[in-house]
Amino acid sequence: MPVARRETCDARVIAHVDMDCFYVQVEQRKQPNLRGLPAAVIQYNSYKGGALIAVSYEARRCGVKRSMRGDEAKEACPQIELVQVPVARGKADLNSYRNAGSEVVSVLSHKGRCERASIDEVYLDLTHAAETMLVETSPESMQDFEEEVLKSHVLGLEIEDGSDTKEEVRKWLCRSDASYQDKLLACGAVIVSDLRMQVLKDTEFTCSAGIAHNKMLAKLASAMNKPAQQTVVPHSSVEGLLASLPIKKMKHLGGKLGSSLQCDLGVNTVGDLLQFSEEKLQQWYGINTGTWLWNIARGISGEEVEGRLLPKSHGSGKTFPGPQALKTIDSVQHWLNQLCEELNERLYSDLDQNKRIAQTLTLHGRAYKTGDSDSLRKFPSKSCPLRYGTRKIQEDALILFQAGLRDFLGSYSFKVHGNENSIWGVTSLSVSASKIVSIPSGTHSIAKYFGGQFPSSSTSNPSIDIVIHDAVPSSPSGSENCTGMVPYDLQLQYPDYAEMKHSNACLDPQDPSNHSTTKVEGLTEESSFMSPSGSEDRVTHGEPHRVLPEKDLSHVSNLSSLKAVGKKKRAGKMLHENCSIINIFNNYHNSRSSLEQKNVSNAHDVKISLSLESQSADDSYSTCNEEIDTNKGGCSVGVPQGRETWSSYNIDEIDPSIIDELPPEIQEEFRTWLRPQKRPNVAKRGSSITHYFLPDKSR
DNA sequence: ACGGGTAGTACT
DNA sequence: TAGTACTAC
Repeated sequence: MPVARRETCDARVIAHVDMDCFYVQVEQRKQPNLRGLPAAVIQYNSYKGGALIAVSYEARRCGVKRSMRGDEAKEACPQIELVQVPVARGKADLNSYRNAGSEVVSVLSHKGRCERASIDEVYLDLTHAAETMLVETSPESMQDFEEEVLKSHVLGLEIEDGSDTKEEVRKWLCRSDASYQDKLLACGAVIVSDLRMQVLKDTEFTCSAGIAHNKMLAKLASAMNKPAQQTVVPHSSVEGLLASLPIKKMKHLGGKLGSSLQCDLGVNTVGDLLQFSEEKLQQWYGINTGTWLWNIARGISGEEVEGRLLPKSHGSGKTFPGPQALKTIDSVQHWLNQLCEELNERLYSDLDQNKRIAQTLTLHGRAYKTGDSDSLRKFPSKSCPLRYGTRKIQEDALILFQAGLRDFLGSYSFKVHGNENSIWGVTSLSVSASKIVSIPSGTHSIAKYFGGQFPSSSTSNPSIDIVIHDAVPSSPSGSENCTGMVPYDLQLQYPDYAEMKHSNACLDPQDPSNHSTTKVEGLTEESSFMSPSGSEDRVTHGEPHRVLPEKDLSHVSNLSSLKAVGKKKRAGKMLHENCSIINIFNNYHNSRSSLEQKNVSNAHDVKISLSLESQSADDSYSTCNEEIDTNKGGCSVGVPQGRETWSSYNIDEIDPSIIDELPPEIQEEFRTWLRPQKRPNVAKRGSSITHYFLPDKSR
């Protein structure tokens, strides 16, 4: 049975570290006079005093709550200090908080595997460190403990009246008759308290932590005593903890799944789940979720701490509530430009600092249609390959928006035709960049490989053309890859896409005054060829066991190890008939072990110098006409000749947008190389024996 | 439509 | 793959 299996695996020491009202602390560090005062961070002062997004504990004691407006907060606590989130480009700018989060991560990532779970939360797998401590400097043999460890809360530790709490904790830490697992947890408590003190010393931020034998319990524990405290969950107290824990407190059960558990099964606490068999839970919620529920009821969670210090995507978005809704393409374009500028900036920081590039650009939106009873409809998200450079991202984002708008209007009843001007309003926009991969570092990026591969590059003028022709297999079958610079999904869906783009966004990228031409002429008319079938929002409330889509939640089967294995195999397999740049990358790629696990700050060896200035200069070259030609002219992608970028060819200044400048065949190969490997079939969802196959993660 | 702006995961 | 849905802070 799963129980026994898991229990034996769970002699782990996992910590969850949670920064206390983080945004407030960041602002207090900036303005030390705010320390110790009731304070809150708000954004957008305009409406009812702005929205509260973080509240200091002093203010909470005054009754101030998150999701109050600034005005209400002042009412509840007149002395409260309200600090505004920094604004850049007309929108909230969270960079200072992200950076502060990185500071914390760099302190915490020294001991054990570290996963950045959010801007202000981190998981640590301290198993190894705890085991080492137990052998070398076991708490049992320790004479003195730091005060901080003695302030730990130990769940289930009974403190009698009149007895000294710290002394009780000290005794618990030193217990010689404790189980091996609890001894490890005691070591974990010592380590975590040291780490928290280090965080305070290095960053001036306080945090709270939970120490337990899995992620789920550690996360629960870190929230139990805040701020600036830590809580340990000994094995013996798990059952009692979960028995009375309201189900909504559990991660993943705070939403619809939790509600349906209450409604469908009358489950109110985690302990209530114990009465249901695994099969029963699976019947209701699917195999994976069912098993997962059965496990968490017993405090079992096999979730691994991922060694990941960096985010997997970057996004920039803004809402335009109520009357602020955007009603013209011009205003949409204006805001998209702002969002894309920010996104681009962050992409270049990531490239610069972490040597990573993002491969997919996605646009999300929300919108309503006037005169429609279902006023707020889903605005479809759209994505395309990401090209670096503000200008390009802005262009592509606008195109994606237009495609989305077309779907949005087209797939709905289009009887509202008389209203020529503003039949729609956009209430939120966001652009995000995902599928981020590390580029081979240790040298000078992509360019180095071009240069290194071809001796001619050491001479004055290494033509990329030569490189490409040498490398391209002579197969003509690459024509399908010939998407040029046009987002390919759009091409497929909208054969007239080139014209659309041409008429809307392509007049002159250099001319800032071309906004007015970007009306969506043709869009509304053309929408008539779209399916008129009003596909309603599919609200999936219905019969019980189809209420929710089956989820894996990745608790049951963690695939990342398998992914790593698959990656190697695939990389090897790639070295097949094609001889091209891919091979070079592959050789390098195989020789280095997962870069992603490396520290954020090991960037000294690499010197890619990318400046936004040179980028924009680069942008100015690519006119839309060329892009259209590229698109229409089959595969005859002209690699730009004689451009300054190439003729001077400074390998230190090359940027990743060169991928887009390559012939499609090479682009495709390159992207294939970059593409995240597929999951091996073994690991298909629903196979509850999956984790038997999981090799140990050793990073 | 004021819990905003982000982020992650899973599924199809 | 692209797109959707859900969840969380």
